[in-house]
Amino acid sequence: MRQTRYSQIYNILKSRIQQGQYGVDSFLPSENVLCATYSITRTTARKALDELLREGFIEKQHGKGSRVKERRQTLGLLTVKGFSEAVGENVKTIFLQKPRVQLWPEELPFPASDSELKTPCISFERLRCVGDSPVVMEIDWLSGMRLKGFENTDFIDGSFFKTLSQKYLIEITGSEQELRALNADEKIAALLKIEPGAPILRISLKFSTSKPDLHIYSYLYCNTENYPIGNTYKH
Amino acid sequence: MRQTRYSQIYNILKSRIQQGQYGVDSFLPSENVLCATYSITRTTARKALDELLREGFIEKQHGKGSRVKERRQTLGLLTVKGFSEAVGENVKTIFLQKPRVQLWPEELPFPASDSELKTPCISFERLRCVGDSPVVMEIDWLSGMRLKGFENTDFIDGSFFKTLSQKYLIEITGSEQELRALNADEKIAALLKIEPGAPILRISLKFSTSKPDLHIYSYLYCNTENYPIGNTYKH
DNA sequence: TAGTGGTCTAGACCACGGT
DNA sequence: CCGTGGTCTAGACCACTAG
Repeated sequence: MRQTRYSQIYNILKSRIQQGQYGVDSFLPSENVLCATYSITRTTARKALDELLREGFIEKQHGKGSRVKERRQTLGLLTVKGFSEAVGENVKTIFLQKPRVQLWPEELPFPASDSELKTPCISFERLRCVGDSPVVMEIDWLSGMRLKGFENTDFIDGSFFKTLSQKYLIEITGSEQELRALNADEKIAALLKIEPGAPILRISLKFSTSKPDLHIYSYLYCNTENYPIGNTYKH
Repeated sequence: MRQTRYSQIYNILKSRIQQGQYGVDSFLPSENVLCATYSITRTTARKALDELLREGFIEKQHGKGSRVKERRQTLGLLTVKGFSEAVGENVKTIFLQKPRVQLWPEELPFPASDSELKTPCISFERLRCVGDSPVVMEIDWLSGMRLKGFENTDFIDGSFFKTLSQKYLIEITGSEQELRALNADEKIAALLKIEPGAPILRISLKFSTSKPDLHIYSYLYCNTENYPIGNTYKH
């Protein structure tokens, strides 16, 4: 068996969640039903569910079942405080540059592998606003080779990660980040509507994905004046 | 049974690791030995070990065993890049204010509970340097009530978390943080040897611990010019 | 009361590491 | 070769949820 039984079950359930066959807030089949359906024991079924639990796809409720959760986008990474609270209400994303093929920039937030640099580069820029206030300017780079047709894809709910997950079945598996406090240069200051030289936070990011050798590189330029960057980490 | 069997085993193993009975790089008893020792099945033994694995106390090696790891101090939280690499070599910690009992400050990084505020407050300040360069100024507050004799305790290897873990058997179980880019005020600028008004990163932190209602509140003022703050997150 | 997830037992076979 | 951890089976009892 090249793949373990529990990860087969895990993959089946995950893709059904991603494709909406098990919608948000609905319940997965109970453990006993999974056992019968796939001819496995509860140990195996539970191990598959444990994976989904750890990755935030479901939550379990004793005596009730396994409920599909709204997929978290950032896997414990930084999120802008106020964004999540305001989601669907007051938050806007403006594309400064739609995804397009271009050359890799001279400097990325983190070094890319040689094999990545040999492929075309896709890049896009977005401005995130709360109400009318621009709060974060984001630049992203990734290897376009590994995502057919990505340049012409619309983002699901405006979310890049959601698009990756649902259209390409790619999950974020890790990240590296680096934080720096800088003075805003002219361009950033204009975009974020602040004084040139005002203190901003630059977050450099490198995401690893479930697709080997596909990484996402980002710079986030954040005006933390009214919307500080927040993060919660739990055991 | 008020406690599950696997968490009993987990606690036994954890405290032995913390007390050095199982030293770093040594192997825990094998799963079969644990089964015999505690009259449990492998399922239960493995569940206990899984917890230790998840929390970074051990790493498993197929065909060899469970090896005790150097305990990570920050649980995926922010760490200063360069600090860890330079540890024991070029890094210094200077106490600006040794731990002492005082009143709670008017404003904490995050709101504390009423029951915490009714207890005495312990606070201390440290300056972290790489070579001769001050890089981070840190202020910490916590409820002294729950840590007898802490004011007069020396830090193990200069590490607060290590002291908590080894002297008080308290683990960090989670954290909240908030990031802001600020201009350095006079005091901070003087301590970090930078120009007043230079951009600095302020990290506000609230740690939760394995001791109920014991939290640690911190401000970190970071000069990110030469030592940006880094963080890695893996699945 | 029936169904759910949480825990635990007592086995089994396999793949990996070192002798 | 033997001991290790990785996977899996087939059962059992319990605590929680809801009709």
